Amino acid sequence: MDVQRAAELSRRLREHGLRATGPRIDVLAALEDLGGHRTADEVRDRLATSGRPLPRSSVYNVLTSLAGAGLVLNADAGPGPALYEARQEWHHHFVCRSCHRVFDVECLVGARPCLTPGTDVGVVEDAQVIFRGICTACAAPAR
Amino acid sequence: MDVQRAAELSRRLREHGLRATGPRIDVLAALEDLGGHRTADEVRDRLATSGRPLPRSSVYNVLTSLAGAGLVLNADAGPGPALYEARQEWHHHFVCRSCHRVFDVECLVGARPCLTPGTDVGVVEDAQVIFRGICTACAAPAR
DNA sequence: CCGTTGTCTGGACTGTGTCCAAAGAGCTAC
DNA sequence: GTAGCTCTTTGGACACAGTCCAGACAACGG
Repeated sequence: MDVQRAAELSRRLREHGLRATGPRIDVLAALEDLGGHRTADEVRDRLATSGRPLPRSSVYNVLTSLAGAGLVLNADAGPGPALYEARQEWHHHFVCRSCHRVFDVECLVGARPCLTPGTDVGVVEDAQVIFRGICTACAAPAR
Repeated sequence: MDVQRAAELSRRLREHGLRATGPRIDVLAALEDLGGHRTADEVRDRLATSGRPLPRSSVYNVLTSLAGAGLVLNADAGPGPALYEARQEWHHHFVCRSCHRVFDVECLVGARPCLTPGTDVGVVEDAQVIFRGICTACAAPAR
């Protein structure tokens, strides 16, 4: 990773109130490079492959703090391992029942919370939507 | 459990295309009696306490087949153990960030899918909404 | 450059959920 | 009623995600 990018990532970490540590910079860079929705272990493998290995618990630690600070999103996609993504804009997910892949779906409102419940339950901070069905790729061969 | 209730539950199982077996009747009854959102192990404990113990893998098996048949809902509530509920009407959930309790939120539309994505991703069968925030009980002492 | 404080590390551990093959039970047809 | 096919259950072993902890370490402010 070049110096410039490391500095840029450091800046973003500090802007979100986090110390700019090596592991955090590496994890954030790895998640951006991978793109899409990734498990902690996919991030770990990526780091190992690219010559900056981290212990598993460090990857978990770092992802948790990044998610807490809002630098990374924890994608709600139902059961299974937690998925993280580097994307910043609020959006939703479509999960294919057949191949289990996760696709991004734009949020129609764009601001949180984008929906409000009919029932009065308390202070709603956000509303995450999970769409389920069959993705285009899986539906095609079925005809 | 009285004979009448067992017969009623058997009928519902068969209506949904499932064989009416002992474990299925017991699990369904337990989940209805408990009410709310329950983990597999809570159901298991309930069964053990009420004198009809089932092995853990049977509880998992049964809950999976009941959910597949639509007799039971697998409540999407984010990370953590899967939560099942006996409720039939389509609805959403509010999860408190503080106490992690799960509350039901009525679906404003009532029919599935109650929302459709802006992006074309495939065939959408349903849209599950998870509201997050602070519940009334947790918000009160915070002032 | 020092001290404070937050972070990282690595290993052990917990708990949820899956898999398998043998035994058992429900359902249909007779 | 019962024979037989098929689906279901069982129990144990296993896989995996995620947590916890205490000591070592590193970032940042002064």
